[in-house]
Amino acid sequence: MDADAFFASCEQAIHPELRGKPVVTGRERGIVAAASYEAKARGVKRGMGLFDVKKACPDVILLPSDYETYSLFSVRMFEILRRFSPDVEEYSIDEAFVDLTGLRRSFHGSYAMIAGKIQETVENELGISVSIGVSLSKVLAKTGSKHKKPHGLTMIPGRDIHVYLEKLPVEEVWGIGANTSAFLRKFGITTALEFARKDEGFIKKHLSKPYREVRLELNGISVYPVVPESKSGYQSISKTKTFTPASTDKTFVFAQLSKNMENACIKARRHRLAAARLLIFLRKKDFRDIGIELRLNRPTAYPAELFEPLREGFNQVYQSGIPYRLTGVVLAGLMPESRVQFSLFDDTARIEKTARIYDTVDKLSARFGKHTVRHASSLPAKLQAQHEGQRGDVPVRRAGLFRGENNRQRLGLPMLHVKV
DNA sequence: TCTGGGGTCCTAGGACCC
DNA sequence: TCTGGGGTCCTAGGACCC
Repeated sequence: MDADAFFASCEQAIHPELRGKPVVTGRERGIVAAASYEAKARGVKRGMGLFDVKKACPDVILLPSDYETYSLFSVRMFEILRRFSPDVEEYSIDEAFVDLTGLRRSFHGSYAMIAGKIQETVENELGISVSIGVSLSKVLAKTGSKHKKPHGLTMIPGRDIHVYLEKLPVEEVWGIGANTSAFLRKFGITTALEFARKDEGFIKKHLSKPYREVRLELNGISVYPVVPESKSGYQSISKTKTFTPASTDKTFVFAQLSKNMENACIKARRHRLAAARLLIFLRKKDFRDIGIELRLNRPTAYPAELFEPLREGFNQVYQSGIPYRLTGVVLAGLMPESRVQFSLFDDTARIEKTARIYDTVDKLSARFGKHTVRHASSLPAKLQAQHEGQRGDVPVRRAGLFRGENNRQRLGLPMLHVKV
């Protein structure tokens, strides 16, 4: 099941006055995250710049994406699915796989009927429309769900598989992207059916495991199970930020990187995770990335412990005179914070102190808003120059001053810069 | 789609071990 | 000192997805 224009549909469900109108979300990023079908009808596409959107559709309603609300819709959508089957895989915020095998008996009807009922229930209870594909494997079900949108319900029984794959360009198959389809085209494979019918030997010789699996799935042989466990934890947490124009200013670029690292750490701490590896990368103007991976002595999610490696790694990667347009940080090798082992040589007293500081920082942020407290090295380059030039002018206030006050804007207070 | 941000998994090849 | 044969772990980089 795949929700139709999910973010835009949620907005229309909450704000009835938006129904029937061209609605676009993504205002905060300057590009279209989701477009309602009314907007799509006028040529608005995902990823489009807002300037072009207004040109194509002057009466468009532009909204910032409100992820918290969409997540609530998402949760309720999955809850509805679980009424039909316990085997529900939450694939993304607006998509799920449901294993219906064996349920015809209890629902007294065909799979098509069950799917129709699911669709009806979601649409009635949540006010958003969804499209559903039903078939023998996840890849085929996914193909079906995209076949007709919005409000589509596509059954692909085994005997009809070829009908759907015949006209389907190979690059539209789930798991086959631009690179692989370009390669396949060289061998005369342009449709999903041609790929599915190609002999196993060819795939084995030229491609990797995922493509052998996709081929089987296209032939109606299920190899990807529906995984009902809710996704727990992360393999990695990353933060990246593009800045335009690209910059050659080392202090500025490092400040960006530092900010990314801080933000990634906030997210890691929120999930009680610690990282054993830190990846740093810079993107040049030509979109090529260069980076470095660092192993940490001990898994951590405390910026204070990461600045040194961050600085070191940055210095190894950074080349002066080259304009960079993005910095990125990845926290990898994540493990539950509770499982972190100290080594014999760790200064445990100091680590506990650090932990207490960040505990406080996180509490302050929870109470007074994100980034109430942040590291001085993450300040924008301009502020930082000021900071270095006139140290005394940088407003540092003790946390106590904030007690009982939750509007630092009104107080005219700048951010509290705590240097750790 | 001249390109935003956040993820996952797979593979080749090097280092190292018995 | 050189050699055969078998295996594991790790990382860089690619490809793909929403």
